[in-house]
Amino acid sequence: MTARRRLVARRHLHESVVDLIALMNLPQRDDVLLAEAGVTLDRALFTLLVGIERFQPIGVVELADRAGRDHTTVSRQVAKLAELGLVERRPSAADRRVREALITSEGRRVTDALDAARHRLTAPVFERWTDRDLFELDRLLRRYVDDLLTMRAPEDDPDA
Amino acid sequence: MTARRRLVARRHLHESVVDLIALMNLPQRDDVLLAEAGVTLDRALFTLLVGIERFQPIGVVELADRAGRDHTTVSRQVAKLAELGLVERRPSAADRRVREALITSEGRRVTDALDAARHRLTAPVFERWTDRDLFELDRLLRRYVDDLLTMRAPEDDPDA
DNA sequence: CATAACGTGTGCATCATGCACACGATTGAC
DNA sequence: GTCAATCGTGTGCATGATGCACACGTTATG
Repeated sequence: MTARRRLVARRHLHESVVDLIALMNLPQRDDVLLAEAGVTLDRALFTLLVGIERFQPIGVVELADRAGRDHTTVSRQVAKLAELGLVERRPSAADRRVREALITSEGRRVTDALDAARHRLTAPVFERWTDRDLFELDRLLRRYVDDLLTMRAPEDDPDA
Repeated sequence: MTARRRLVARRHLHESVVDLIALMNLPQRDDVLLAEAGVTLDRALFTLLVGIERFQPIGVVELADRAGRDHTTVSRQVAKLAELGLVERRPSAADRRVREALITSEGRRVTDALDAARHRLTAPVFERWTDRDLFELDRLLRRYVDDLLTMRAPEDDPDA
């Protein structure tokens, strides 16, 4: 009966997700990555920096929603990133309430260094993966995440 | 050239992972889950509760390593779980330094309720998935996580 | 217009976090 | 067998992050 197998697969899948979350949330993992990239940056800040790089230009409130933190907390952290010269603030042309955050060229250098470091660190993992398995994991995980996002906000999700 | 496609897939895969982490770390997601399960519990605590349920019996230091937090922090949080009657502490028979943490029947009821709630909430996502895609995602994500864990600690990983 | 809703940021109080440290138990070196 | 080093555990303490209440200017709504 495949319904039973599907239940087992879903439980098993969730276990893997929990393991993945735990693994990625380990502080020492970020430390290794930052060291490999030659970057000195607080962990909370570098998560935000990546978020800004991905969704720029972006306001504080939207960034806070994506990060799941209070907007006042994010406001202060973005201010720190601006002080460090990694992020630039500027008023939005469309909505003058908004002070958009954007990556500076210095900030871009940091995120590029992080990407390159991660690529080097994870290269050994994929050496033994076939093309097919890699492409399939890419496709299926993307679909999984998109489905979860869609379920969360079927109509008002800007990523949809 | 497939080497190029592999690079693209790896970048793309990492994006999906980042999205997944962000999604799972949203505080409101835990709130929804806790509400659906009818459970009142702090988020930090319920993460630990799941960890204890999975690896019990487990000491504070090992649990702290898995959670990536300081052992003193975990010690206090486990004490709270014990106060709530969700976790039991007992001296280890093998090593009298260790005070093992175990799930109580009450704690088990909570984790079961959380599992059931998550199952209900995510059921719509999988309705449109074929058996093959579901099983493949299960298999490949498990392998991905295992490979990352092995890379991290090739010889001394207890999960290996 | 007038009123509500929104984006942003500051003051403030609280709580989690991690370090220094201590204590009992275990291991290992000799 | 003895003693020092290591380990698991937990407490005191100080720092820092976090979120709430609030305020100000801007935009949307009627």
